[in-house]
Amino acid sequence: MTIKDIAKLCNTSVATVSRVINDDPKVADATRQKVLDVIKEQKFVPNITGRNLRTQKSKKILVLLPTMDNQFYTRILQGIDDKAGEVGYDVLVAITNQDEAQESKYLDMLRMKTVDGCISFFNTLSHEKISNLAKDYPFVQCCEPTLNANVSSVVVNNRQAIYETCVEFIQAGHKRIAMISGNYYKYSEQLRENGYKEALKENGIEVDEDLIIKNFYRYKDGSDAAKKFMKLKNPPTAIICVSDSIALGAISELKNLGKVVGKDVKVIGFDNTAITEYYYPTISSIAQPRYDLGREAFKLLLEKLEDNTSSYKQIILPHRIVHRESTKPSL
Amino acid sequence: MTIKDIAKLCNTSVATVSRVINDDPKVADATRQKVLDVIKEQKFVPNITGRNLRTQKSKKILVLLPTMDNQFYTRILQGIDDKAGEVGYDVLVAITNQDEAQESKYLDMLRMKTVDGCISFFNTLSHEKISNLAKDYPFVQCCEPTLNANVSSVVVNNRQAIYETCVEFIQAGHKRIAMISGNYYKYSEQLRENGYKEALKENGIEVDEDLIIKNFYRYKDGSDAAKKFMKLKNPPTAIICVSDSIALGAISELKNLGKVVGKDVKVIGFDNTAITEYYYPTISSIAQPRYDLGREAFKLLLEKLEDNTSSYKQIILPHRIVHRESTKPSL
DNA sequence: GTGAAAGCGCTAACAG
DNA sequence: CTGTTAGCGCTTTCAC
Repeated sequence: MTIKDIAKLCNTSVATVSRVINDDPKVADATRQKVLDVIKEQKFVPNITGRNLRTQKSKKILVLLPTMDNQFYTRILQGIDDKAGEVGYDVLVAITNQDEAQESKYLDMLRMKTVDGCISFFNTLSHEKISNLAKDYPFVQCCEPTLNANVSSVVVNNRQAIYETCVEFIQAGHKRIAMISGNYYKYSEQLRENGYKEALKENGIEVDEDLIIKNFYRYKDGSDAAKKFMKLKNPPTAIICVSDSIALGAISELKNLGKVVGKDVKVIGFDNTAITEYYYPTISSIAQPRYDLGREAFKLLLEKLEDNTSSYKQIILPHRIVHRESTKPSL
Repeated sequence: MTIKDIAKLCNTSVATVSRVINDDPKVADATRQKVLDVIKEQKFVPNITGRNLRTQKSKKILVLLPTMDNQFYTRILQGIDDKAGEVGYDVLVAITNQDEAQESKYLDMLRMKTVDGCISFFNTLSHEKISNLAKDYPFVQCCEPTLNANVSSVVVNNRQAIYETCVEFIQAGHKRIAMISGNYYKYSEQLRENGYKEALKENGIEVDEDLIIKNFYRYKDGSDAAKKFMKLKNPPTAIICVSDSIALGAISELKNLGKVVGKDVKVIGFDNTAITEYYYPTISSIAQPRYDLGREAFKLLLEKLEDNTSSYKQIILPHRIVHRESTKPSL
């Protein structure tokens, strides 16, 4: 069943049927209705491959992830997928392992026209290269934009999120507040560290470099850091972590050391992944609106897909501090 | 850059270029080499849309999941995606929410030729319908095959896995062994329950229906069940769970009740998801080879994709019992 | 071994 | 408002 068959059944031409399918207003109401009736009756669905060949589009987008080993991404992907599905786009996912060669290989898919656009969660490329890429192809960055690049992006206010969290601790009387940051997602980490330091400074607390540890995002990194903190003469009473996995490791180690987490030491993570509700104690965390991050990222991409000369923009979505047992009772 | 341009540069015809691209042996070695050289030099990649239109294939497959709310699937999807990518297939994922209407809608994509085949992780349809579907279209079931349906599938030996686990407990001296099963994945649950009951019977232990609870796969279901078990006059000393989330809930509740999990009560989960290593105590679990399940599922589908009249088959992949703190010291 | 040409299903320019 | 037609890039007869 093709457009031609429908045309025949309607005593009209393929052009008219095509117009109806594509909502072209230049079709008489009677004709349109007739065509629509036949389409419905025949359960006709236009062949996408034919259309794509003709329009020179793939109707596919690429999502570039640095790793799949992060619970954080699944929900974002759903947001992208749902929104993309609504307007007929397929979503391809690729993992770069933060390797520039792999990243470039996948980005070639844009040049090859294998995909029409790309949403990227991590780039090793320079801001000039990213800017150039975004000038030539629909491209959006999510969560980890490249500094100074001219490109659309969607993020949460990382600095503000940690700033607020830190101020909450300070107002609850904490003087020794530690931070476990990372050496991986440079952009967000930097901002989160800034938020931490600014909150301390603005409240007359000196930044103690012994209370800042940077490593990776593994469970073990969290427990190692907690161990080091607790060996200090003047250990922290609150620990802010840039991920839930780190918080988990830290809490686990604190428990081993006989501390009652939530009472003796407060701990908060980041991303509000499922694990936060399952652990004992349940883990406080800073939530990013993951599904919406995905949807908004695709919406930004769609603007570019429809007209790549449209101006780029950055969207900031609201975060939310979720308090669970690891910061209770009180802060 | 198209096949035509390449032909021109080679002083040959599009037909010959196409033959080279498709490894047609009927091309003179010299010609072939010339064409290959030019293709490499030009970094030419054939347009997939053109090919798909001509061959009437979409080169896409559909993966049908009952829910995305299960850590278990991500790794399987990677296995599918990797293998599919190797042979030029794109993977689309859809969620059915175990709703027959939604399932049917997505399966229509086969009839519409939107996708060339489907790997399904859950079906509500009757075995006749599934058999018919598989007769007409490349179709493979993974993890939860429909009983009595004529269709290719890949699974682990669910009965055997629980049987072995249960026998281990019995040999370690346990007499009161409980099982928390489910009301969702009927196929695997039934087999797992069978394995449990057979192990008991074969070892002269009477099956006590009070020690079998069926509900869903949530954390809370596990804790509720554990609470009930512990109220029994003669509570269990070992609990087998059909998922890690259930095991997590059960363990959490046991801890609340003052039990030392691993010592007072042994608990084992199923699927060996990441959470098992993060919790305290770490959770023993029965591992399925998730990545391989995905790869094998795609391989089965590929056989059907290449020739749908090829006979269907079932592949059984090995499971593995992973002991962690929740079943230690000893069993 | 090779080339010319048809045609997959669709959109869009053009003519009317 | 509607129809005719070219052509997107590719594979595959068919003829040589």
